[in-house]
Order: sequence, then C-alpha cells, then structure tokens
Amino acid sequence: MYSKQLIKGHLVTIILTTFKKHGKMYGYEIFLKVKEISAGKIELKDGSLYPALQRMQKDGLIEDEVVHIGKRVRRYYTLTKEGSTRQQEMVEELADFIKTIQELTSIKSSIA
Amino acid sequence: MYSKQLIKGHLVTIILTTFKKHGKMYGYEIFLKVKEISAGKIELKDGSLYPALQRMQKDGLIEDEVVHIGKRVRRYYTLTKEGSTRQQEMVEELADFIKTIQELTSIKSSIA
DNA sequence: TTTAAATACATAGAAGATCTATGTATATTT
DNA sequence: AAATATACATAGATCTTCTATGTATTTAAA
Repeated sequence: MYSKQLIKGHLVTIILTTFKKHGKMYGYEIFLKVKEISAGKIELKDGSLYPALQRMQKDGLIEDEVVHIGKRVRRYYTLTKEGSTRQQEMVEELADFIKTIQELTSIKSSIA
Repeated sequence: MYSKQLIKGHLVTIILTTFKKHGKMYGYEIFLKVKEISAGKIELKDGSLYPALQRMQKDGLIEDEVVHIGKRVRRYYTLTKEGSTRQQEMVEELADFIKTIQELTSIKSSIA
C-alpha cells in the first residue's frame, strides 16, 4: 500500500489511467479495478473517489451517464478527448520528474 | 517547468534529495541548486521553501545551524539520519508507483 | 550615486485536494 | 436475521503549498 501522501498528489492520474485501460466505469468499479491492477497497493477511499469524479467531470475530463440497475443507480463515466490527452501529459510529466529525481540520487552524479 | 500540481506533492522529496547530493545548505542555496540540477524545471517559491524547511526540521528530517555572515544571517541545514532514510524511502516508493502507472498504460497490458 | 536586482529569511492568509466520518439504500451471503 | 458487499454522496477537518507581503543587506548597473 502506497503512502497516503503519494496517493494524494496522484488521484486524478490514477483514475484517468484506469479509464485508459477500461473504457466505461462507475465509481465502485473504479475502486475495484484500481485495487486489482495495483496489486492492492492502491485502495481509493470513497470519500476521495466520488468528489474526485465530480471534479474531473466539471473539468471536462470525463462524462457521465446515469443507468438504473433494478432499484440501484449507477453513474457510468467515460474519458473525454481532453481527459485522454491530460492522462498522457500527466504520466509523461511524472516519468520525466522521477527521472530527474533519480539522476540526482545516482552515485555517479553525487561523485561528479 | 513542471506543473504546480506535481511539485506540490513532492516538495519534501525534492529538498531531501538535494541534501543527499550536497551536504550542508541554506535556503537560498537550495533554491539555486534545485533550479540548477533540474535544468530549470523546478523553481521553488520562497514562500513554500522556508515553511517546508521548518516543517522538516520539526519532523526531525533536518537540523539547522545559524551562521552570521557579516550582517546577514544564514540558516544552514543538514540531513539527519532519519531524513536520509526518509529520502530513500520516498524515492523508492515514487519509482515503484510510476512503474505501476506505466504498466497500466503500456500497450501490452491494455491488449492482454 | 541612485536604482535595480540579487541575496536571505520570514509570516499571514487563501486555495485546493484529499481524508475521516457519516448517512442512505439495496443486494447478497452466512 | 445479521453481516457484508454494493453504490453513491456530502460535511467538515486537515495538510500542503501558493500568493502576497514584509524586512534588510549586498552587489551591479544606469
């Protein structure tokens, strides 16, 4: 399980990335998928997930569609084009960042 | 320049990592070093840096030493053992996390 | 020599994301 | 019948970082 701090800065990245792999998902499904594909390292809290989904929709990253399953309500979300672009940007930036950090800590760079 | 959001979650990691490379530093020096070694991609704000240093000291990650340079005051900081350990943990966790994220986005895993 | 820029630290208050805690219901399993 | 899983939601707290501001010295430029 990753630290709270780490999840904190990357909730949107995590959710967007999960959408990239699975097209259409509802909140609870996202929770399950993220847990599964992260091998249990990421367990989103519903108190974080649902507000995040609302924010992301407001920001135009995802779109929703309400479906009635028996007496239950399910709110399905799909990535928008903007959301897809954003996902790519965020992952690339993160990869670049960790590269920078790792260069700093390498033995080579600390001797040079 | 990395996005504000990205810096936001990793200020402490950035600062600790810079200490790992350079032993003893004062605030403004950290600002300069980080800017230099990140090739301008990270420019810490003093309003973020100084409070962060105070927090980190309170948390036992760094120790300070006040030095008078002429009429100026410089507050030098050094990594504690705990700070050094924390730095390693944070970088390792971040590397693991980005690996998880990247696995999710790879073509292979999205086809499989 | 006045002015601007760089050096050096600091704090107050705002903004924003996420967490904890709580609430409401239905469906399924024990 | 009770417990657990499914499903969504919100209020308020917390924490980090940002913006804005303040103070003061030193150096470079005009």
